[in-house]
Amino acid sequence: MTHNTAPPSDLTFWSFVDYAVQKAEQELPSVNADAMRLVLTLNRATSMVIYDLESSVHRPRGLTWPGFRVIFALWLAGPMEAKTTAEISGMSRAALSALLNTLERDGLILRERATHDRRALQLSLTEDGYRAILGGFRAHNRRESAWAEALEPAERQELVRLLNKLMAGSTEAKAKFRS
Amino acid sequence: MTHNTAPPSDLTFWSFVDYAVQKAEQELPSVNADAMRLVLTLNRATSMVIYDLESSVHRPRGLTWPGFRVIFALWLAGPMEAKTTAEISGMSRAALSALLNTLERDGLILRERATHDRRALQLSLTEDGYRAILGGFRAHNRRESAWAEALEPAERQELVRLLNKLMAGSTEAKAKFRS
DNA sequence: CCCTTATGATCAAACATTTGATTAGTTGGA
DNA sequence: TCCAACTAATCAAATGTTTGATCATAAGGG
Repeated sequence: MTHNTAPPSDLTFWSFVDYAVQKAEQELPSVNADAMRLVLTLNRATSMVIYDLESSVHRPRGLTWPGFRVIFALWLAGPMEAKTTAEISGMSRAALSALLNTLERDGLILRERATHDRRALQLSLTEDGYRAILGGFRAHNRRESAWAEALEPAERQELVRLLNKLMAGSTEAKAKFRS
Repeated sequence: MTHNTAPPSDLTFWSFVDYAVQKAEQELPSVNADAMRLVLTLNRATSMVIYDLESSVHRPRGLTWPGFRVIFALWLAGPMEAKTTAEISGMSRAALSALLNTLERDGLILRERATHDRRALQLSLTEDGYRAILGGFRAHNRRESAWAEALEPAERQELVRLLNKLMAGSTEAKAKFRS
């Protein structure tokens, strides 16, 4: 059985994508290797960048990555309804609800009932939250810059263009979105 | 205070990146806007793709995304030590250890002591695990293909090249890696 | 006006991840 | 040989995510 073949002894994080694509083509000749390579690579690159940002910038300052995203959104977009925060920071309403417990307990955000709709929550940063995002974002952006320097300016622009085109295709692809 | 400015009323998942980059430049003129846009876009694109794959393919079949990654690695690379599985599937050993409890309980993988080093674990797929990955991966790859179709073949190749170049820069950038 | 339906938020249970500590086994040097 | 240093794995506590259910409020049609 091919699935019991021993792995190459030198299999590493770096060599796995090439190995996996080649092996999958052997096991399943009908596989779309380009799509497979694209998604594998996309996932790896992002997870490296985010892990680095979270572990080297945000956790040492007392924020998780999701916590940072929420504070960041509130910093830039100002006080807003929780529903909007969830949407623009890319998380479900339930996940945000749980996350807000921590951020509120740590005194970074304020959770208030909206006046025009008593079901809705109005979120805003506290002064501590504002201080946290100011310092945190500067460090965050320095780390982002270090990553971005791997690419030429034109390459950065092209990468963003391709990612946006990929996202735009999600409608066509009938992708499932968070609710 | 600028951080209390009201957000535009039409702020959505799609318009947030442009808005955020522009706003951050107002608040902090020293910001590296290109790097910021790159990381924001990378994170969003990946999270959309992964969320779609997990929620439309893997969870309905009883696997989480991390669970799929481990089974997938074991399928392609064959039986191997847990340390290698953690490395190539991009998770810490502690995270893998916890994840294996679920996969073992569900009868998808086997956890055995290695003979040459009694500290080490030897991981392998059960027949159920093999069946799960065969069916799951076909559906997974179909969904990947739908996403990939948003790009021209040359664009897919270029996107992969740019992501690899970005990852390769991590050494230069002194990024922090999982252990 | 009332009732059905829709919407915003939260809850509950299961799961995965992080960091830091601990346990078990291996290795190399005094 | 023995012990210190290292390594593989697990544990523990805190955190965040998912799906599906529940609660409260709002909105619309008869």
